[in-house]
Amino acid sequence: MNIQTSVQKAIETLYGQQVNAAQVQLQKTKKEFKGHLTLVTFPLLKISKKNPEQTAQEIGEYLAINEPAIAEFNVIKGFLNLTIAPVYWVGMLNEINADKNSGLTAQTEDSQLVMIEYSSPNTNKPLHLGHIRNNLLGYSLAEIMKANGYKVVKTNIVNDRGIHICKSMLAWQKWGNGVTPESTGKKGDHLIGDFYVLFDKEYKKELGELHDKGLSKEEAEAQSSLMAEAREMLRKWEAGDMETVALWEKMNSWVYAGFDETYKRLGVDFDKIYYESETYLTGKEQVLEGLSKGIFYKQEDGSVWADLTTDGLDNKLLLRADGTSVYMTQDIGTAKLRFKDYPINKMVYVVGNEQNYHFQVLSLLLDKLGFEFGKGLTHFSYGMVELPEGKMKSREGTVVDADDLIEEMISTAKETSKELGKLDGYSEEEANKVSEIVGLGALKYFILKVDPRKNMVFNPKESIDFNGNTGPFIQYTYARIQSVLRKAAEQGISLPESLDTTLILNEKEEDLILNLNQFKEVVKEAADSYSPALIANYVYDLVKEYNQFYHDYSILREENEALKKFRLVLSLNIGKVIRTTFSLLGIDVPDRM
RNA sequence: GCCCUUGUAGUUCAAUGGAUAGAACGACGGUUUCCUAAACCGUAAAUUUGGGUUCGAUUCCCAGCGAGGGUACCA
Repeated sequence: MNIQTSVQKAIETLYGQQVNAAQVQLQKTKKEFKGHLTLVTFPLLKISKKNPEQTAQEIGEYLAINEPAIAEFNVIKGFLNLTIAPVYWVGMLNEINADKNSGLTAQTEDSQLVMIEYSSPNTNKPLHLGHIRNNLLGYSLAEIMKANGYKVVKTNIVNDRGIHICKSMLAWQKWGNGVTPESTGKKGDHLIGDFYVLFDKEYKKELGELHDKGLSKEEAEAQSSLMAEAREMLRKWEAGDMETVALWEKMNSWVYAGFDETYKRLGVDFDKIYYESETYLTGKEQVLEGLSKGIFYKQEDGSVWADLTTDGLDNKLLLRADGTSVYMTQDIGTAKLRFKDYPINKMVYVVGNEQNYHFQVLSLLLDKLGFEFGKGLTHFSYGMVELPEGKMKSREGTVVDADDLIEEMISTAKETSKELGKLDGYSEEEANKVSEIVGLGALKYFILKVDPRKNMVFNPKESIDFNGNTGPFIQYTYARIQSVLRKAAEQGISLPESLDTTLILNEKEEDLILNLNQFKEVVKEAADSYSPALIANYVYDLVKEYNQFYHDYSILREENEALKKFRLVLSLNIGKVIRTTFSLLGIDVPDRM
């Protein structure tokens, strides 16, 4: 049964005109009014040529007579409140219950292929809170696209080359005394990060000394021997110097081992990883080809540029005077390789909004170079994670480290669970498992419930709540539903495939079914608008309402057997939606907590 | 300078142009012989300012103020 369609048909019949779905604004009726669904008639006045009240009255009368699903209606101002007939409710639930795909769309042979790039770390420092947002959004988006029938390739472009990694390498060579992750017991990415910081410290010191000798900032930077050494190292690397490349490989391998651990902990993964060291040369070729075709131009110093002024943008550097490549060059090369590797229909880049301009330019450049997909690429641009005092700054040591944060969330979850006595009778292993699910659930939900486009604030001191609109609140509800279902099974209650439709439900039950019924639509909208937050907020509303229902009415102690079974099936399906939505968010749910 | 994003209770977040702007945390008060109290109920508390479009604006447009980001050899 689709009320939307029948209302649309009613309007077309009444006024003899086609109307589109957007004009038929059906929304949930507000609590203070009688009814389930409300039609806003204002957009229809042009068609009806009557005032709002008359229009609402006419449509209401028509529906009451011709649409059996509509039991009654009332009109308040321009709003037509429709009440759905009692016999339709259980039928709706039966339909939902029978859906083997949980409301999701399966992939087919001719599904579109979407490639989603996310994470994209530099190899000179460990992941931080900003990366966590990126990873969670990227992974969740991939799951959401899959749930809408797309084929998805999750990809990661690792920025493994460049001056930044040379800085770490140089610092390690100079002051590292040959330490390794094994010898220090440190994760590889953290170890390398430490050397990056060390380089920066020593470089600052050198600049300070030069400054004291009376040099200006620019002169000092130009004369810095440390920076010169780092540049020399990069040059050697690009020239393929054996020793440099070997060191680079060794240090990067430490970093990857560290990243892998963090990714695993976060529960994110990739189908294909690209390395900039393998794509930048292709980028260079593309740029040089563009140059020969006259798409780009060369300056006197030998640097290569794109003139984008006719597109309303500036000139953009593509190759430095010394012939080395920049970020943009690499992205062009990576794009080329990807489309060679996969028949991609849609390319999505999950990258922070600080790079909006970069992707605007990339899109134009790819288009100019003749890549069909240039114009169609999507930059899924998300906001920064800020601290109460502002942006995270590595120099000021205010960066929230990903590994630390994850560890802290899990241990806090464990403490809280213990205090509440939730872990009584659990083995150490089980307790750890639940703590991990809950701790990570709190972290992930906290980040994903926010509109991705917006900057968000994270307060490390207050940490993350476990009550209210949080992951654990929803996980708790899920666990309680499982408990009720277990108890029902113990009592030997079997749940029917299809429920008796003559049951009369209460208001809360009807509302819950209405909410469940929206699930498919929400999943679709989440994909269309690239917003995991939509799903998170939807499931929170559902859970909040279920908790109220759970509090007001009993399930297992209900004496009417048919009603008891209905409530069990209702709970079962709410549990299913929680599990499904959470899996789209990359969050686990526990059977007990 | 120019360009982009953004501004909602004390705080963190909601609200396809629709009815009296929803939640949560925090504050204050209440609920447990009953299926998991990480729950439920109640009270106080908000749209940055000024115009405009509209039957109707937190939402769209213009201007001001505040915040963040980008802006040719960092990624």
